[in-house]
Order: sequence, then structure tokens, then C-alpha cells
Amino acid sequence: MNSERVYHHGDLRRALLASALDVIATDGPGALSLRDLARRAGVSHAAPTHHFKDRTGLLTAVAAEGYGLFADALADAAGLRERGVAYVRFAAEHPAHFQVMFRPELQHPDDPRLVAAKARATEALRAGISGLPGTARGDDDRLAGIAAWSLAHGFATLLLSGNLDAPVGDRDPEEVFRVLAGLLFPPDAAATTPESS
Amino acid sequence: MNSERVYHHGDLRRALLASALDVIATDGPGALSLRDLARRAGVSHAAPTHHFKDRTGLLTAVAAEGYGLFADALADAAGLRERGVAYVRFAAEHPAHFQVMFRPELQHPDDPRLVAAKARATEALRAGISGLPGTARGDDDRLAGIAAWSLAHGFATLLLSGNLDAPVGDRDPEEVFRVLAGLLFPPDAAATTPESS
DNA sequence: CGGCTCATCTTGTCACTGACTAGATAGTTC
DNA sequence: GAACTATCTAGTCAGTGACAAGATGAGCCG
Repeated sequence: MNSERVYHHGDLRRALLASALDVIATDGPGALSLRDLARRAGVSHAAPTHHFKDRTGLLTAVAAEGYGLFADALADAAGLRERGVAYVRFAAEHPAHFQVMFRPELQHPDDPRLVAAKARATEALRAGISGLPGTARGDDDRLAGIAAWSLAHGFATLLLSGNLDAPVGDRDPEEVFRVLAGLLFPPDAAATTPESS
Repeated sequence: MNSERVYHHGDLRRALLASALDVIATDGPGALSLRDLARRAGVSHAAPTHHFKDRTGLLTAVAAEGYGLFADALADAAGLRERGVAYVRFAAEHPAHFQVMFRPELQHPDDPRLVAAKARATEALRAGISGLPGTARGDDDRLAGIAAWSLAHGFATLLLSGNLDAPVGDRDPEEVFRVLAGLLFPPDAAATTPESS
């Protein structure tokens, strides 16, 4: 990637990104202020501009980083259902990244690093979907893929926005989602999916 | 500027809400500015404050209106699957409302009108879900409800954010969703579209 | 050592925004 | 027509993003 040398601050870019994730996770992207981040890092109000161009640039960097982590998380999971679980787990563990990733209006769409990371994530997603329990359903594979994506994305989104607090209760969200995935693609179909937790 | 400015606008509140929906649908809630709305309506920069208290108050009003329309839309649909379709249709037809509704950090959570409208929508949602094809699935009804909600919400969200443009193509999104809903709850199970409620 | 280059960061500034205050105006009611 | 209240205006303040110009210091080469 890029070599971030240690200069005046140490690693301002990384510090700003870390603070940004904090703020976003707590109060959403709308609460993000470049000047506030600068204050937290102990630098002048204009320092962040040099690293991220503008506010949207910072959010673009967050999204790009998120897509990278996301692709890794998906690649580590074996099987369609476990990829769905990984999708949900990623949203729960990286709420700030997740929120920004799926809001294009917050990003510079042509940023090369964003485009590259997004392509990698899209590929990982498609790879997971193509490993379907088979066209036993007699319908278009693509539609089943959209269904799987929608289920995981909807569950993750509702979870993050707090809408599932009541219905899910104390239960582990990932475990709940595993059941949901089973409803969409019953394991009895063709699934031998040897589980290794 | 505006020479023919009448002191009383007529229905400023409605005009502001309408402009707000325009802006939100185009550039998202983050692009909303009270002063810009005032300018569009031809009133002073502080006029909106009287109707909505503050920026969050305006968004709260949008969310409340949205929940009301949403409850109506759900109530008009018969059957679980058609309620899901109505869910998706609502998001497509009222993107601004939909976006704000599911972002609690943009709202005043204790606003009475919001609370009331939200309760009505929640009830409509639950009513739709309880009319499930039966516990033939042998699993918790509640989980099936979460699955249905997640599927519809995920599809709607991905649709609005433009992520489904490629996979869906020219096809009517509502029709596509009808197929997805069929994957989750196969019509052959125990249901020949039961219910009217 | 001396000078050069360049990424990094500071200082200063501007227009814009949300929020607040006080006051003006118009519609309503008695 | 006078009081009352909802509606809107005008003025102000701190905070913000963006921009421009300059300061700082690290790395490099002679």
C-alpha cells in the first residue's frame, strides 16, 4: 500500500482515522468534524486536510479501509451460510466502517483506493454467493444470490440501527442469523457443510 | 432576491417539508440545511425554527410522516408476501422518508408524534409477520418474522443505495422481490396465500 | 557542513450553518 | 377595536469546511 512515515506527529493519518471511527460508531458520520479530529490529535485545524483533502476524502478512506477488512472477513469464511454470518459479524465488529461503506453519497466514487477495495469486496461477495446449495430451487442463481445478500444486509442494518434489540434479546446475533440463513437455504438440500465453528 | 414576499407564507411548514424531501432524496439527509430550505420558500433564515425547533426537529417530522405513510402502505397489502412487496415499494416511492426513518440518530426519540406514528408502523409490521405460512417450519415464529423483515429491509436498502442496479437490471424491483420472498417462504409449504387481515 | 527538496503542519481567512434573542406583523377572538 | 397568539424578521454568535500562504523539519546530495 502506501508507506506512512513517522513525521511530526507520529502517524497523524492513522490517528485521525482511529478517532473518526470512534465518532462515527458513536454518533454517526454526520457528527464527524475535521476540526474536532484535529483537536483530539493535538494538531492544528487544517492538518487533516493534507491527509484527506476534504471531509468526504476522510470518509472515503474509511470506506476503502472497510471494504478491505470486509473482503478479508468474507474470504476467511467457508460456505455460503458462514459467509453470511461473517457479513453480520463484520457489521457488528466494525459498525463505523459498515455504515460509511454503504452510503455512496459520503464518498468520492472515483478514488482509486476505494474502487480497488470495493472491487475486491464485490468479488469476495460474488464468490460466496456462487457457492449456493445448488439450483435445486429451480430458479435463477442470481436471484438466490440477491436474496442471500438482502437477508444478511437487512439483518446487519437493522441490528446496527438498534431495531432488533427487542426481538433478538440476549441471544447472540450471529447465532440468530445462522437460523435465518437456514430458513432461506434449508441445510437438508445439499449441504454437508462440515462445521469448524 | 424576492420582492413579493408576503409576511405569512400560507403553509410554510408543508413547503419546508416538501423541499426537505427533495433535498434528502437527491443528496441525503446530510445535505439538508435549514437556511437553504428557508431560501427556497422565500422566507427569512430563522423562519423554519418556529415550525421545527431545530434541524433534528425537521428530520423528526419527516420520520413521523414517513412512519404514518408506511403504516398505511403496509395495512393496504394483503398477505405476508404482499406486505413485503409493499415494504419495498414504499422505500422506492418514498426514499427520503425511508432513509430518515431508520436512522435514529437523526431524530428526537421522544417526540410524541414520532412515537405514535412509529408505534402504528410497528404494529402494522407485526400484524403482517404474524400471518405467517404457519409454524410448519418447526421453528420459532419470531425468527421467521425477523427473517422476513431482514429480507425486505435489506433488499430495500440495497436498492436505494444503488447496489442492486447491476444485478436487478431492467426488471421491476417489486417483481424481483416477490421471487425472493418465495425463496424464504415457499408458497407450496402450507400456504395458498392464507389470510386477509 | 551547507544547501536543496518536499512532505508535513500552522496560521489566517472566508462564506456558510445552526441556534439563540428580541422584536415586528398578521390573523383570531371577544 | 383591543387583546392575544401564532407566525415570521432581523441581528448575532460560535463552530465548521475549504482554501491560501508560510513555517518546520526530515532526508538527500554536493
